[in-house]
Amino acid sequence: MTITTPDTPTAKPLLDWYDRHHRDLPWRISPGMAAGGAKPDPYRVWLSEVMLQQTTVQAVKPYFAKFLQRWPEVTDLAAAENDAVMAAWAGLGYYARARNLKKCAEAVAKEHGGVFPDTEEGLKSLPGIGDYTAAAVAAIAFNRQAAVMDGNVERVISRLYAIETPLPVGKPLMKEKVARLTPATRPGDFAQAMMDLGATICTPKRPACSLCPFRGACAALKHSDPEFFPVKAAKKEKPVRQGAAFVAVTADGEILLRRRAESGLLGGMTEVPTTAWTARLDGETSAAAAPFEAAWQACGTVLHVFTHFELRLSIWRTAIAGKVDDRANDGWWEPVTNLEAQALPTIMKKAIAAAIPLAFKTSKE
DNA sequence: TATCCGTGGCA
DNA sequence: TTGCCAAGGAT
Repeated sequence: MTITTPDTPTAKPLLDWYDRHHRDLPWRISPGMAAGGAKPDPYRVWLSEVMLQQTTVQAVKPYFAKFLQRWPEVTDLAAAENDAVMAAWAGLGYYARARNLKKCAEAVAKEHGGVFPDTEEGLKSLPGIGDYTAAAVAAIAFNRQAAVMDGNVERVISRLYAIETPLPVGKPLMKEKVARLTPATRPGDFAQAMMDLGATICTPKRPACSLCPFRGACAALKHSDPEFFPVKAAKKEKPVRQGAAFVAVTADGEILLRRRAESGLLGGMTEVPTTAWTARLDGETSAAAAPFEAAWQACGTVLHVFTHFELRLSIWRTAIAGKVDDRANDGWWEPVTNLEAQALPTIMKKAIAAAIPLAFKTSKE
């Protein structure tokens, strides 16, 4: 029996598919609009791409709308207060993105006259813009023939060419394939089409190969099992860390907050006083680590999974008459009614909610 | 190159 | 329930 060579993949069937099946997204100019002369706003493209780094479309939508309403142009974002940007980003995760977003806006405003560079190289020199984002903005906003490679494209390409080299070693080869496939016309639509395809058809599990515009050209579909690709290096298992967090509330309804170190985990974000998060921690050590002496009362444990460890945070609360000075630790007392405006990451909202069930309107129970 | 960096949805 | 993993970047 002869093995048939797959048809050589080309961009055409994918672009045709995109014209019929593209998703309507707030930051996107539809192919029809583009054909009518509409051009995507580089600021919106950049903002969406940074938010979409390792983050789902559904999670990004409300944040994108909020940022655009509050800071309609890159110069507005450049002029914003850091704290306001961090608070607006709270909950979206990967907070270095927010710090770099602000730095990037400032660089564009001050060093580029408020206009984004229109080349991959120029874009990549900006904070928070790496290989992927530079190529994506260059292709989508500036019609550059840039090879865009994200997790979706890795999956599509690895299947299309049945690349067995595990990631990340196989990434350069995949990038080469994408570059060869990227057309000179409509490179931005091609990039978005590849990502849409990966998100809706060429999915990690149970891909809908019968609906795929590449079904006649896909080596994995023809000779193997598409789900086998992409091959990835084995990953480490997550260690467990433990810690204690302390929620102190005054009779006036104010809570003690602190600011975390500018870099590292949850860098620059707001927290309630907490111990270090380490492999082991016993209860007596926890109580002794409280920010001040008081009748601390245990109120449960909060679980939270970070990228590289799982945290079990025991929560302690106390109700005290008045404020205790915490300025040595850069602490301050904030009205509980004003917590929504703070740059509180999700783990801290969970901790506070465990001690003060009504602190957040969105809190469970 | 390997590690660090959040969060939520889904099978 | 557990693991996977989503439009990655910085160091």
